Parts: sequence; structure tokens; C-alpha cells
Amino acid sequence: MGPTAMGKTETAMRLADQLPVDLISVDSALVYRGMDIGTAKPSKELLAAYPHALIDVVDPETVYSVADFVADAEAAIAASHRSGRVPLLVGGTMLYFKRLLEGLAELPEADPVVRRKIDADASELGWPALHARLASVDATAAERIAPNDAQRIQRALEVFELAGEPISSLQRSASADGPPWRVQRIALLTNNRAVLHERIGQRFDAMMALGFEEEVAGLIARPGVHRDLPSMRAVGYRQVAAWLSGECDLAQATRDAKTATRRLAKRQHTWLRGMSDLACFDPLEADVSAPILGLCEEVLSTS
RNA sequence: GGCCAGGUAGCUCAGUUGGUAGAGCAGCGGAUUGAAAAUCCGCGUGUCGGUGGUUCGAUUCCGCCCCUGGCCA
Repeated sequence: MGPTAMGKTETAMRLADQLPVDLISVDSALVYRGMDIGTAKPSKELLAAYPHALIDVVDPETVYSVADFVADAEAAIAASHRSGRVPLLVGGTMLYFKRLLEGLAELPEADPVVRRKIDADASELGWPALHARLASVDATAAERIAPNDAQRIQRALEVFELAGEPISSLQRSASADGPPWRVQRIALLTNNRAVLHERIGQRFDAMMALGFEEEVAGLIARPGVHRDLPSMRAVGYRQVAAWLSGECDLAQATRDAKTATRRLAKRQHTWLRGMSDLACFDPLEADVSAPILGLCEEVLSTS
């Protein structure tokens, strides 16, 4: 695990050189086919040499959810185990890690019709009013969700409508067992935020030099792709699409994209700080491949 | 060299008729269960260019110095 631009992919491939592992991507943007440059996806050649499960599994028109991820990841982990190997999960989508390792409640899936209805109510009444509506049917959920957190208010109301039961009680009744696997959590982290920010800026400039503009233009030209799809809200894609639509100039889009990436890295840090049993390594301080390899060999020798 | 306009938060600036200062952006901290690279919550982080003076008290008024920009030589 680790923030964006920390070298997770590179480190994972070094481990794959030495260990009997199967690489499984844990990344909400790498799942999308055709989103290559802006997601810093490994090249076709690298992916051929180092196959990753859960990269390029859906088209950008599709909404891929944490539940899809958990199901796909569990299948990939089972397949790896069947072949006598060890899954190496690598990525930066911390919610995906969390729900895979700590369990996902059985909830109804998203329903576009219900969501449209809730959106219509919200544009008329405002989200705080819907938050109050939620409080009348699920006080526990309303307590935890802010009055302007549109996404969570909508989801909680949606679940209540579809399941006839509050989301808070459905989440409570989910099994609290830990994961059925032995897990070693490894994080790439740094205290050197300035250098990380520098790397983020340079990486975006490099993406533009590789033709990121053309990639985004091609995507938004597709009839089924619109800018509020989860895929097109991804960092970089959103800002470049705004520029291509004439909402800002290139300089502004570049600044916004870099800012959004820095904030993403900050939120990833927040997730990681709250995790326990985490072995942390700082790739900006020293080469981390060897120590991480040593840790993995030790873990594997005791299983 | 002379005249003018500036020097306040990381950046762009506001402000204090003298009581040690506040906006936007950036940044920082947090939450996170089918959109999560999403969504939301919280937090000003400061030798007010330097130095003397006036004053109970100066970022504010006065002198000198430094720096930046413009105009004139």
C-alpha cells in the first residue's frame, strides 16, 4: 500500500522477480481499459512480463464499485492459492484494502432509478433536508454523516428504500471476523511531503508529454462517456476534460490536476496512519526493495 | 542619481483614524461499507522589509537604510 507516485508498482515487480507471488492490483482507476497514461498504468510490455489481476477489467463507461473489487479480488486470491502461490496485493485505493480485509456488509447494490429520484429531491430541497429525512429513519447513520455529504446521504437513503432497513443496522450485522487469510501489510510512506509533491508535479508533466491530452479527448468523445462517470472523475482526467471543454486554460488545468493529486496523496496518508500492523518503508530515504524482500521471505518461511 | 508606487501568511492581496492582523488560493489534520483518484468535516500557519524616534503602547505616525517595479536623467 502507499500514496500515489511512491513507486508501488516498481517495488512490487522487484518482489515478483524473487518470490512466488501473483500480482493483484488494488486500484480504482487501473481497472479501466483505455485509461493508461493518466493512471500511470504499467506499459503493455511490463504487464506482459508481470501480469496483474484487476487491471483493464472494465470499460470507462462502467461504474466499478468496491463490491465489484472485493468479489474480483477474492476470486483472484483463491486462484493464486489454488496454484500454490502467494497473492501480492499492490495499490493505493485504501477503501478497497479495508473492505477486502475487514469485510463488506451485504447491502443492495446501487440503483440508478432510486439515485435519480434522490438527486431530484436534493436539487429541490437541498441535501441538509435529505439528511433530516435520513435522521428520521436511521438516526445512527445520520449522526455519522455530515448534512452536506451528498454521496453518503444518497447511499443511506437508497439502502433504506431498497432494503427497507437502515444501512447502519445492516452494517452492524456484518460478520466481524477478520480475513480468512494470513496477511502482511506493507506500506510505502514518507515524511518528506515536499519531495513527494515534486514527484507528483513532474509525473503529471511527463503524462502530458506522453499524450495525456489525446487520451482524455478520445475518451470524452465516446458516446457513452460523460464527465460525471466515476472513471472521468479520476484525478487528472477531470481537470484535463475541463480544459478540453473550455472551462479553463491549460495552465489552470495543470495546476488543478497537480493539486488534486497532492490531496489524493494526503488522503492516502490519512488512511495509512490509521492502520495497525503496518510495516512501513520510505523509498525517498533509501532503497526499499531489499528490506521489503527480506521481510517477505521471513513471512513466507513461517507459513 | 532624482521622483513616484509598493514591501503584511507559501502565493495574490485586504486592513488597522495607534491597542501585535484577515480573505481567496495553496497547505495541514480528520472521517471513510456498491462513485473512494469519490464525497465530506475541521484548522490561519505571521519578526506586518530593517533600524532609530514620538507614544503608556507602533504593523499603523516621523527619520534614515535596504529591496522591487515604473517614470525622468
